[in-house]
Amino acid sequence: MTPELTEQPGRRGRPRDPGADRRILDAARQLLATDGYEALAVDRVAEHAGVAKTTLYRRWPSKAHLVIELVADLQGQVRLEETGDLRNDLTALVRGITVRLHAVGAALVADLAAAVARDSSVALGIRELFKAWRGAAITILWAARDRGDLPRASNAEILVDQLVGPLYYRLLITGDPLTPEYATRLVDSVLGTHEPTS
Amino acid sequence: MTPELTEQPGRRGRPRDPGADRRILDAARQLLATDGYEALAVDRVAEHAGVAKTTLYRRWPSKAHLVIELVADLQGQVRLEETGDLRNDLTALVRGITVRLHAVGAALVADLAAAVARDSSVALGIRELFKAWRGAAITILWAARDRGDLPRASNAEILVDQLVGPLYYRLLITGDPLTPEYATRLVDSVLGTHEPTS
Amino acid sequence: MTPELTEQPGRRGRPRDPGADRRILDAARQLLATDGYEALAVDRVAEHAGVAKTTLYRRWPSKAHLVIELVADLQGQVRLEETGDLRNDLTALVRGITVRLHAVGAALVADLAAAVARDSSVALGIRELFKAWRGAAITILWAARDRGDLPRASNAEILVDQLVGPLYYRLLITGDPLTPEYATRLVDSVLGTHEPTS
Amino acid sequence: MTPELTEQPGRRGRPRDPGADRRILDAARQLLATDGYEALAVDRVAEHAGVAKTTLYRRWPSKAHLVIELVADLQGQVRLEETGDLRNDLTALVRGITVRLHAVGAALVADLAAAVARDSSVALGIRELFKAWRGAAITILWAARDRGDLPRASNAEILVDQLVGPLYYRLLITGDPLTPEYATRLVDSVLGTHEPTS
DNA sequence: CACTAATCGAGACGGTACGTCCGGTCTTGCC
DNA sequence: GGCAAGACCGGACGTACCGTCTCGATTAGTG
Repeated sequence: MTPELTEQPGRRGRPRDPGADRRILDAARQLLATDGYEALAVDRVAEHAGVAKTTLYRRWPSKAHLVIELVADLQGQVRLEETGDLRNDLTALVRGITVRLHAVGAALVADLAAAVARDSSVALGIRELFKAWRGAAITILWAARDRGDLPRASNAEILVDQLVGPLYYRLLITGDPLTPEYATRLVDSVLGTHEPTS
Repeated sequence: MTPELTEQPGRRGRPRDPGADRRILDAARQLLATDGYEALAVDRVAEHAGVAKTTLYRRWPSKAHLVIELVADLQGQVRLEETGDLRNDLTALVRGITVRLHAVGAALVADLAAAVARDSSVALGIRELFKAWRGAAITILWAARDRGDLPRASNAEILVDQLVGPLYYRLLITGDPLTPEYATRLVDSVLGTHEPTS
Repeated sequence: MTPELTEQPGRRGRPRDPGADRRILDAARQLLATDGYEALAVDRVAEHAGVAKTTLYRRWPSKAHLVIELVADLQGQVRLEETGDLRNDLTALVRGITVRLHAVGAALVADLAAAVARDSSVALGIRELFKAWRGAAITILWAARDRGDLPRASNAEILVDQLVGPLYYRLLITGDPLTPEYATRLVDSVLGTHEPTS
Repeated sequence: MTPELTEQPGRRGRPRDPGADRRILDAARQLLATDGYEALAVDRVAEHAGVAKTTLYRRWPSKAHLVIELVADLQGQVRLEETGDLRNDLTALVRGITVRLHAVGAALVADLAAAVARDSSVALGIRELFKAWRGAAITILWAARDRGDLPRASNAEILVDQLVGPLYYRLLITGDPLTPEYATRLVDSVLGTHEPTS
């Protein structure tokens, strides 16, 4: 996840300042929190980080790339505790996403999506992150299907889209609030509200 | 939906050039089609439309407002023929949205979402458009529920989100293609693949 | 000599701020005096002039163009009083150039020459200025030749080069000082020290 | 004239790569010839020479110093064959300078002059070179004066300036071409076109 | 043979200016 | 009043170049 190269042992030349990455990200994070994406000026990030602009651009080829990684960091690892109870696991997952999306905010997500759409090279980082999440969710669903908690025919990919997609839809398009209850209702709708027999 | 004022009859001074609105929108549309979203600079639109920038800004208070209307035009009216067959009607609806979203393109949608998130006044126009669609879909679902084609307990709002949300999710986030097949599978997933009723 | 267009009467659009030209040149002049050419930052000039950088670049396409005009202004018009006495007239002329060159300074002249050599479009302004001077000098010499104060065969162009060239040579290359005495000796050498025949 | 230290015998540590000097100068010369003065960035020179930038800077303290030496090399030694015929000797000398100046080019000369004006330490090298030439020319003139080919009162310094100065003036300021004919006419003007009595 | 000292390649770094781009406002004179 | 033309402000962007620095790897002479 480090910007560019994974710092092989047999590196030549002056090594990169290991603190610079962190200082830049910190500065960007802070400015992002206060000013938002639009107002996030690269010059200011560099200055704030005590770093030359060139140093920043050596690591991230554009403002968008930087922010992408920043958000990826913010989102953190996929922490996915499977309890074996499908409904609980899914609800936990979707609620987690809900909380994080809400924290990041509509403007930032939208701006990032725009950056991604404009420059496909930006997409790489962010897509990787999303894929990790999707993968986790799909794993949950497959396990459930194998246990018989889900119909044989169900398509895990689609189900995940229908769990996660609405969150982005609300956040970016309709503007409706993202609440934990909404997350619950999404899961309910996918699994069926009626108690799973019991 | 006309830009600003509805051209009251008792107006003083030179009347607005009635063709300007159209020419501007046409120019924007064309630039979008030929040169992509990047080319959609206000100066270029005005020049292309043979119109002064002031004329444009007199009608739309910002680039975002213009683009919103542009998209609204592109999307066109909600044409919703109910055949009474729930699956067919929903599939037609979702496919329609799929096609239109694909046509508009990810970059534009994302930038619009960003504009909406930043300026609530922009939101009004676009939300109105989306609400019309949602309303149509919800009407279909309610009718189906009344007919008994859908369980009593089902929540139409959520269902719609789960039909439409994934489209935006794919378009903006994952970058997966928006195909008619995908639309079909979404509907199938919501209604259950297995024959309904029977 | 005004930057671009000579402000025709039937101009459309907002007229250029007439004060801006002057304010920019003033700011540039002052910064040039204190910091030298190298340190003359366009941003600072604009800021100092209370003008957006775009306003500056609308008038002069590059820093070099601006400074060229600035120097041209500094040099001012060719004031050439002919007394009819060749030696006096030439001495006055060469001394005038000496003083001005000394005032402008080697660094600036050299930087300007470099700018001219790099971008031929820069050359236009400065060459015009120099041509005016050369023309004046040549006129003096022709008149003298017609009066018989100068041999029939003498080549005015070459003579001028030999009067002015050494000034630049000293200033830029050898670094020897430019004194009024030197100017006098140049003229003497060209006309012959020994009394002008009589 | 070798860059820095004269490679004392009792040196410790790894000796300098003897080829590096030459390779660097070659690379610079070539870049200058092929891509023009603009291409003469230190990074490019080093890369082109297959040399680290540090290696270059260990030899020359700045780009200007390097270029100075480059030019000195280009100019080569002052080869001054005195035939005893003043007009011939001077013409040969001035033509030689003309050719070399033309080869070096206005941009380079101007930038060098600028560097000299800014940093007096740069001046040392270049001035030395020029002094050698001046000295040679002055020697010619003195000899001629002693032979009686030149008036007793004539000032050799001034005469040299009037022979060489115009070349720089044309090259840097007026932009007029430097031709052999021009060189001849300069000498003619200084010595008098009409045969020197006799 | 170890030790020390200098050079070399590679490349990161600070600093700083440049010229460009775009959104949105303002100012003319003409209709 | 609308309109065309176009100047203006403000501000960010990404690029370029210079000269310095920090590594690890060589390559001598020295003890």
